[in-house]
Amino acid sequence: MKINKREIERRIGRFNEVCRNSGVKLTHQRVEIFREVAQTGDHPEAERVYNGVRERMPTISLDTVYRTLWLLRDLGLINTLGPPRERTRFDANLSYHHHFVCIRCGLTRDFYSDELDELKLPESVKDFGYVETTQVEVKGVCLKCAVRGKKTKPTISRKKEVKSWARN
Amino acid sequence: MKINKREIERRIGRFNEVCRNSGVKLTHQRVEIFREVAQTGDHPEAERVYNGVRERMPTISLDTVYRTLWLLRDLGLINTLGPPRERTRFDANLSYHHHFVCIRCGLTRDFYSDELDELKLPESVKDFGYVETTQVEVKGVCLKCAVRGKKTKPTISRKKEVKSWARN
DNA sequence: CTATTTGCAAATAATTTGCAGTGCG
DNA sequence: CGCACTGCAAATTATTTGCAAATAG
Repeated sequence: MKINKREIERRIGRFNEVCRNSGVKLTHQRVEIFREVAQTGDHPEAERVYNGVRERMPTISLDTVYRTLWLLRDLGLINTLGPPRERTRFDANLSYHHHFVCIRCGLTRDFYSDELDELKLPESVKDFGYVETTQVEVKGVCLKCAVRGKKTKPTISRKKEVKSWARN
Repeated sequence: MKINKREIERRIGRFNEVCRNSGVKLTHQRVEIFREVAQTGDHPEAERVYNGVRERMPTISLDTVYRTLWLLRDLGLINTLGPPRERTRFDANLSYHHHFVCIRCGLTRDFYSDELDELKLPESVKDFGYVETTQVEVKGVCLKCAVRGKKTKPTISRKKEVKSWARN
């Protein structure tokens, strides 16, 4: 999937603004990393972003890519798919249910809703393949994490340093 | 969250049946591992399952837990949360959208739907915390994987052996 | 100028694999 | 009994970190 120029520019504009407002430095590598993710309609992994950026910036290192991607997520400029920075979780509940996932600590709770169980998917989804299950995934901040303060506490342990720019 | 006895028994019954039908051997460790996942309302990671089972079966090894959990998933007895066996993926599309995820290869596609954008969540969700985004996650098998045959091809590379019991 | 940020190389953490012995059907 | 399954230890893979040099504001 290819994203159109105008949209990419819009995304990059927002990126510049958010960085400036939050006091995050606008380095060459951050710009390139964000551009790389922004122009992919896809959902690349860190390594693919790395490879893409490397073509334009051969000296960039993979760990900078990781650091930047998490930074961008903390700034709310991009999202991660699935549970945040966590190990794989298993679920034996095969009945129809939905998930609330805490983006800070990964807490995952089931919930039920007759209404949500009978969602009508757009026809276009069939073009992707055969549909097996449909679930609603609600992302948010759980009560415990909300109480602990507004700072983005990384899921698994992102060192001491309290980031001055942390969300809000 | 605690699951009631009757439901656990029902799940284990299905487990026995599926194993028998698919020619998978019913070993002591598999039973215990499945029981552990089935009786947790939670969504445990492999390690937590391991610790739980170890109390009753001190000699079990962590890698058997891993092998068994993926086996159970391939048999359709449990599910994994998020993209299957994959590295973290990043998404710069911040507008309202939903995902189709292939459970075989991890392919992820965005799709849009005005109707899905305005889902009404049950009140109970608010008890979990503050809601930030709501997305519909459709899991299925993409066209490419569907064509490649019905066998469960593991996402990242689960060795040669074509499993005779693979789904269908 | 000076606090951030980068690149490097080395460290972790999660998950997988080869292999020889064990046990289910 | 034979082949699928297990446990072990060693291998991979993804991701993170400490540190000195580089750089944005």
